[in-house]
Amino acid sequence: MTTIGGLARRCGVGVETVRYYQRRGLLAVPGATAGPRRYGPKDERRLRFIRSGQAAGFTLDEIGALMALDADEDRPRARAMARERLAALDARIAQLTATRAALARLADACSASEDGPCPILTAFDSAG
Amino acid sequence: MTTIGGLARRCGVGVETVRYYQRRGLLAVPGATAGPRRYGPKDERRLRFIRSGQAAGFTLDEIGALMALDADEDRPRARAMARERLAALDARIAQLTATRAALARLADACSASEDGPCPILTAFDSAG
DNA sequence: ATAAGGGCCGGACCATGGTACGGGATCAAG
DNA sequence: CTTGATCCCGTACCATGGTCCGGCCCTTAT
Repeated sequence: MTTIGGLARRCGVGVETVRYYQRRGLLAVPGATAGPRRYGPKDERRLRFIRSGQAAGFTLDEIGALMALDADEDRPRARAMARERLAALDARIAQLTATRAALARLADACSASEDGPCPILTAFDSAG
Repeated sequence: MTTIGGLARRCGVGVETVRYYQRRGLLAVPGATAGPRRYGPKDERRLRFIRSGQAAGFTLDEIGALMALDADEDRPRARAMARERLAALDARIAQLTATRAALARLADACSASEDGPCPILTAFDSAG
């Protein structure tokens, strides 16, 4: 059991961020008995879930939906969301990989010759 | 030579987006002679450069900087920015790939068994 | 001649994910 | 008993990248 500041520190986020998630309805606000509100392991798990979900590219709204599915134990829907996310991740990775290759080619070309127009600055024109 | 609307259409962006780039100082505002302002191939190249840069993950500010380097013909600096971008792209691709693998594992586990807690909804706890 | 479709301009508004600020309460140590 | 650290709460503000709105002008086809 800790306070909001402790919870935030343990999860590597700011106190304001925790409060923001509470405002968004992603984290519960513990009832205040007297003095500071108390946070336990359940809150910490939930907060870590949020951060993991963000790392996976879920938006905060999607994370909220996932947690609602958790409450409902709606596994099919959760799987569907995971599949969607996977497809989106694949597309994004493919796009970034293509971009990386294009940029690497340009940088190489730019290094190769010291004269004429710099390819980075001109060849992008066609790289649509 | 076309108008702002034609330019926007040819580059697949909205008129408002073109204006936004003008406000940001990324695109020049042609002097109005009389009637609508006229945009030429130079403007189109510049606009396409911006979109390409965004696809490569440059922010609009960075793209502005690149175009300034273009004006200066400062190739060393442009190469340095490209290298930075490449490193950032590599890091991002690696992170997304790791995330993708983790999410795929979870989705598999969730599909494999219909009982017990759904891994997607619980196992993220430790994936932070 | 008139209505539609652009263009022009400034400013407001949007979503996302926070971050900062002001003011008050409370608690522990010096 | 004062100082400093938290905490609490609400509200305002930030960056990023747009998007929309209202009002006005101009041109062109009907």
